[in-house]
Amino acid sequence: MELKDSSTEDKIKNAAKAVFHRKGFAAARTRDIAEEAGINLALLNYYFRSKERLFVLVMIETLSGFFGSVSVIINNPETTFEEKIEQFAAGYIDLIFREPDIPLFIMSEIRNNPEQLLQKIDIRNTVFNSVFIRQFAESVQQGKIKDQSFLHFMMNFIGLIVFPFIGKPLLKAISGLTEEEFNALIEERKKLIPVWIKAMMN
Amino acid sequence: MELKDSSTEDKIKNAAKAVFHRKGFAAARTRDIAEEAGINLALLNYYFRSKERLFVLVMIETLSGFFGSVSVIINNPETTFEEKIEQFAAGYIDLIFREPDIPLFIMSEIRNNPEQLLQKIDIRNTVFNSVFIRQFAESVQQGKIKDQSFLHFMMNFIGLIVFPFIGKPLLKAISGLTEEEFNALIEERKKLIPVWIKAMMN
DNA sequence: ATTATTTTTAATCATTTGATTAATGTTTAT
DNA sequence: ATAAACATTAATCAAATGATTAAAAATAAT
Repeated sequence: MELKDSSTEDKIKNAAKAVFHRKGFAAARTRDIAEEAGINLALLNYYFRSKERLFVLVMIETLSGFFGSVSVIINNPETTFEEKIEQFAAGYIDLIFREPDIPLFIMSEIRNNPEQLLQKIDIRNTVFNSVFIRQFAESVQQGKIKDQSFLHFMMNFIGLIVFPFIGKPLLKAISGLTEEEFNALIEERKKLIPVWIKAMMN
Repeated sequence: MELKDSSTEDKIKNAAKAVFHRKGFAAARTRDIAEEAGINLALLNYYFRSKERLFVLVMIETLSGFFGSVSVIINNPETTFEEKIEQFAAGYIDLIFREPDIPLFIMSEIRNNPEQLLQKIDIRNTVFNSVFIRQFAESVQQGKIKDQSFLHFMMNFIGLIVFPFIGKPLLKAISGLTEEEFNALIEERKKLIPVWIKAMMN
């Protein structure tokens, strides 16, 4: 998963990340986490008080790690709108390849507890104060792309990136592809999605 | 949710559907279901033996209801490829509007138990023996759309339809829209998705 | 070296939760 | 009307699970 299994505390946190991501809060048992971490169950409560507090911690790190890496890309003042689209697609697909359980994990857990989890991260401002959204507006104004809802655009863009990971088990069953073949297909999308998105916008 | 709360058995099954769809298998307690159904807890086991058997039953009905309605649209011999795209998008968005928890429910539970659940429904044949895929191939051959992977096409199409529902809590938080405003946005997509999809294919 | 502090462990607790049981009530068949 | 079958309920069970405790081990401070 990540790294740094030096301290017991880190061992537990990393194990918790893995187990929570894979099974979700409700299905994850503290004994699963302890076993994955290779530590005594009591240490989980010793270091983190409760399953719930450990979960919140994991969730905060997961969310900020996941959305934090967006921030860098969409606020780069050096790149054009088109370049950001390309970097965003490729960067995000790589990121999710490394931790493929995260999208479904985030969506599932937010469903179960929208308010509490969402206030932990100001994703709204990240998006709406970004260079990216300003460049989108400029491109519309300059007639480079046709006038359209930024939200539709974002839904489409993120949906194209994320959906194959969320629907992977189902899509593999439909297609009959192996893990490697399916991953290769997703890999292709790093280049294809920007092309499709541009086609949709004109 | 559905209807027919005549018999106790149906009351329990419908309550189970609602609770499982909303919370998933692991987080759903049999007592939640009993309460939602307004019946004594023991009746759940009396009629359905166990939580797990009740869940499998709910899952089978959910999957066949969800994918069954696809079958009708994509195998209609009367409609063209383009018409199927329009009907599929509009029909599916309407369907999910009625039961918005289903996509995330299906994806989550399949992740937890891919083999066992997927063999219960031969989605693969539904798609690959459909009139729809034949018409796709024809359109490619006739040069109406450019040569491309059917699987990418399906991922894109389904992703555009389904993702706004899966990501709804997050997307609402990002956009700051109310429930009604967000639903109105999705409603627009019934017309927009076919346009986008066609743009992507050329 | 000795003491104090921190970490780890095995055992145990209390609650939750899926499931069963035995008694009671209700419907159906004769 | 009576018996048989079915449905419902309250009480209870057993296993799972999050959490705690008290003792032991390891580490740090003096």
